[in-house]
Amino acid sequence: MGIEEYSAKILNFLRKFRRMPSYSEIMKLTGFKSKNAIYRLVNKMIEADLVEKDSAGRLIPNKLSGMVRILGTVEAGIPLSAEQEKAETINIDEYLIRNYESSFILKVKGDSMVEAGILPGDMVLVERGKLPHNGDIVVAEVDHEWTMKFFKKKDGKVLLVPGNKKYKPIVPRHELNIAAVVRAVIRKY
Amino acid sequence: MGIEEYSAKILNFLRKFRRMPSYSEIMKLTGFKSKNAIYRLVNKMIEADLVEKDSAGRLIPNKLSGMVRILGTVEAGIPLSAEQEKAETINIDEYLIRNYESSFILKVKGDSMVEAGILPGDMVLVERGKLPHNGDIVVAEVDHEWTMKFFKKKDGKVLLVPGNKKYKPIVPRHELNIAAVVRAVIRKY
DNA sequence: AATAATAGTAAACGAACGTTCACTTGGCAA
DNA sequence: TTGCCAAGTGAACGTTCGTTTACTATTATT
Repeated sequence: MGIEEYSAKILNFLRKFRRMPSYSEIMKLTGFKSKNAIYRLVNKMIEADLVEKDSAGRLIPNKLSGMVRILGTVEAGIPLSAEQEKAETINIDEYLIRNYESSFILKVKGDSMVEAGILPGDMVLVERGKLPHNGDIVVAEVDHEWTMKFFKKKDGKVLLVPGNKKYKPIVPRHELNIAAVVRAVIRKY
Repeated sequence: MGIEEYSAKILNFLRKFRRMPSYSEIMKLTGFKSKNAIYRLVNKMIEADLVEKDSAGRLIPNKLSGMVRILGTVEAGIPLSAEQEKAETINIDEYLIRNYESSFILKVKGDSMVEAGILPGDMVLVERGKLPHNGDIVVAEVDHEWTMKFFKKKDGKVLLVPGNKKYKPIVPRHELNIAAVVRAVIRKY
């Protein structure tokens, strides 16, 4: 087994148990029978930049684990690998989510928001318990039906405007339950 | 200081150092002067579901740290909180990214892909070193200029088609450098 | 075949871990 | 004021940690 496979097992452990394994646990993961073997294996992994050790000497995941590099804009293009290393990094979850307790993901089925760049099949990240501002995209229950629309206020009246000229704005008749505000759109190809 | 503030400090430590702090380190974070105080504090946090301990008795982040719940579709609506607890969860990074080493984020400036649901200001997650398939969205350098377009092959010739009728398809004259394939679109409101 | 270098096992080390016990302090109720 | 409970300190405990040392087995080189 190669060093990459071992580090993959370690990172699998991290994902599964939400912490890095101890040397004894890496023994079980890899099949080695001595801690010394792990000690040297880990040193090789550090040299290969597969994992890291912090100032206290504890094993931690690589800086790139869970972080993606930001390279600028499309128009500026993609620089050479040398400059990529210095690039700023972000964690997508942290970038998108303020409060995990109140955040949820919904899948989009209809085409009522295509003109706002939300296509059928997209995932929307919504947040509950927030008051919608004018122009926000909201997930709402209107007269026993769920939709995603622009939230508009005009003359004190609430209007739900679709992002598609095919459909007409909705004026809630009986009930209006703004369940969540759309915070982000995620589309995977 | 309340228990939530303490747990916030602990999760800040986790984000910063990529591991959970030891009890001694929590002492420094919180200002307590004895490990016993931490021991009881941690037990309270576990009762309050702010952190967890695994089977080996080690402190690990809560299950929801880094995970978002999936609630179904927009049309099906948002269920009551009781059902939310049982919801499936995903980690957005893991969902979107296959290989961190070859993945990058670019910001979109132009409007050449609006009809494909990619608006100016959106972030695109791109992957380097992959061969584009017909219909993929790619970031390419054509005749010394960078653009994002649909990658189309017709009769053995490569065509770069914009997702906006305002613009015309590009037939590369001298150079064509497909730098990356767009894997995902991320839009934050 | 002899040698050196590499990679593994096994055992022992001090240090740090989380836990427990005994004691002290501070605030509230009787 | 007295007594009680909750909350914090401090020290000691056994366990596990990562590291080191010593030795053995395997592989490659001369």
